[in-house]
Amino acid sequence: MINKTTLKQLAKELNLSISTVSKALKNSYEINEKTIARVKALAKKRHYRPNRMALSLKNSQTKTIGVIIPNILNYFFSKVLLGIEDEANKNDYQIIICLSNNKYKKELQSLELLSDGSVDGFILSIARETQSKKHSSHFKDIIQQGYPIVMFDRVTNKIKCDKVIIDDFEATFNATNYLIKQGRKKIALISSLTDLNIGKQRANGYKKALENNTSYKNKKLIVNIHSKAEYETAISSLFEKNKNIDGILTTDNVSATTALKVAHQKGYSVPKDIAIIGFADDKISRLSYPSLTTIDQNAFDIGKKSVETLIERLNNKSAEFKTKVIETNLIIRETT
Amino acid sequence: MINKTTLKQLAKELNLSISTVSKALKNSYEINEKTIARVKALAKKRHYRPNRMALSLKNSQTKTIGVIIPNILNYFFSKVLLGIEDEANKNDYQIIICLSNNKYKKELQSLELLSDGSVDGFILSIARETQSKKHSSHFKDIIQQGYPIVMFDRVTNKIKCDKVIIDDFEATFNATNYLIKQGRKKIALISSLTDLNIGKQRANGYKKALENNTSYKNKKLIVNIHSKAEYETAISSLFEKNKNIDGILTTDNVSATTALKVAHQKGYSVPKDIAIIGFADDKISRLSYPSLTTIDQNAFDIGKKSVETLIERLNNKSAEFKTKVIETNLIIRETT
DNA sequence: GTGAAAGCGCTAACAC
DNA sequence: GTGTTAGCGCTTTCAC
Repeated sequence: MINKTTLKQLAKELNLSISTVSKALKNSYEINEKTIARVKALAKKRHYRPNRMALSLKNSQTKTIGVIIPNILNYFFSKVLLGIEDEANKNDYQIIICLSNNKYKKELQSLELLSDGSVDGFILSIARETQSKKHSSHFKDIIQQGYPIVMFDRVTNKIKCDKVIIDDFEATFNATNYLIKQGRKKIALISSLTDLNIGKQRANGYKKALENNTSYKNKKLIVNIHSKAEYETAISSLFEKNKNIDGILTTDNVSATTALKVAHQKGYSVPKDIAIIGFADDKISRLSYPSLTTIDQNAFDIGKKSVETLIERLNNKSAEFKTKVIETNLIIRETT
Repeated sequence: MINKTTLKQLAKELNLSISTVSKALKNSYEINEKTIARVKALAKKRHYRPNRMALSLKNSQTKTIGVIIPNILNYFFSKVLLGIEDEANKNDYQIIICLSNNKYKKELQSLELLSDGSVDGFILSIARETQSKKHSSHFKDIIQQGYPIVMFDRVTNKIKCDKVIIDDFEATFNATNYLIKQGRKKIALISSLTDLNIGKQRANGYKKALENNTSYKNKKLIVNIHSKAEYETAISSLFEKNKNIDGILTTDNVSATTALKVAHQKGYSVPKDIAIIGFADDKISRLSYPSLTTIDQNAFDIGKKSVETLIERLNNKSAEFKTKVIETNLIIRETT
């Protein structure tokens, strides 16, 4: 920062004291109009900007939010980030990003890295490994140190903090009912998120919808996928073992797109022979052939609401913790 | 930051001076071993972390990089970000993200927002609007204020700074030659990036490859797409006007995937009747049916190299500006 | 109407 | 071996 202009420099050049310059820049009534004008002119010329670090130190607030994202290559999280950035900007907050890459250790490091006064609080979605191994004390530590956390999407009821989620149960419940109403007889669920709470909720929505309906009650068919390598083989085998399958609901879009691919390969006509519903609104849904019907999580709103919630918390540390639920909706495209 | 522990608190509680505590935490040879142990024990108990803002102020460096990304929903940029985050982390740097959303105004605001001592330097890719309207003085201003900039992918020769790019010309040149070698006779280019320098370079690579070859010299066929709405109609019309088309090269993967979709709709068999090559390695390429052959930009390496370059610059402000070229490679999948 | 001084949390040169 | 002090850039209270 070689050429950074400071109040001191301006003061010296104008033959004024630092405090006068500071006040002038704030249009203080104490300062002579002419002086104000002089100061402002030079400040502009020198591109003066109050140093943020100094302000943070002085005010004990950074106006910065720490964001920890499990996977930036996931469209959902990118879209949440878009919402976070937009809303943070509107409120004069900056965002510092850390990526946990779904690892507990990286999540922990990120939390520690930023809890050195870098940020005023956190917005995060829990790493897959953290959730499957049921870690949570690191969150508690951070909260105890005075950093509020807002969790979104992947949350845990072990931690008392603000949360922003969708109703995963309702989302798949409604989607399953949609397939039932279409007259689909054999509806399968492909889940790649079994280790996550949201994955369990999504499975529950599917189950409940079938259970509510006598003719489907005993026709539950769930395929769990645990690794990237499994997608294609697991889905192929689903098709082979269930020739009469005519409806597929998935908990993510890679599963849905892969199901679509397998359906093509096996000569099914979509949506005539089989309907497919994905989860999350991303580019793939629109570009696949045929385009994919999906459950939209309104990711942008999740991000936006998370920032709102964190800022509210920052302004009122003692309010009760809230869990806000963002609506989902089914976007009908060509696979149903 | 209610409970943040400071040196002052520790000093008071231990009946020591602030500087003794500070030195003890740094294992200073001046300090008695026992004291060091006492200090460290309490520091640990109280989760003491030196305040980053205070350090920044003291050292005149933030150990933070400002990153300005045109579009976070673009897989390429997300992947670059992954590389940036990883390399920054390794070097104990944090990253603050701003999104320009391809708007000049937002890019300008982001630059101004962060040039208040929030960051030590910038890594950015130029917003589409900035490039099409040929703005560049805002970059100059920032550099003059002492903030080094590393530009990646979308760069401009109007600004003297470090750059990290791929050889766009060579990438399409090679890809086109690959199609020629396959015996494809009528090869079209679909470009959605005509307003960007990289788009022009990519078109040049295609043109040059055809020109080098007498039987292709006069068979250049370029479709320019200027808006999202155009993709499907423009590509449909390309197919209709050129029934003998048997090879398609694109400058992005939305074009390629759309071309694939149109080919399906029109009853072409891919890759038998027509070959398609996309640009950028993303999820769509692997998930489309058939999976898409693409030019991989090695986005992760671009991000990594950008951070390396910026850190070198920060350590040696007077070195000559460099432009580093990251290799591309053609990933052969099922559409060729 | 302007300026001096204290303090945010930290480090480091310099006492003692 | 430990403590005092100055200063990073800023705001704000309190003099003058």
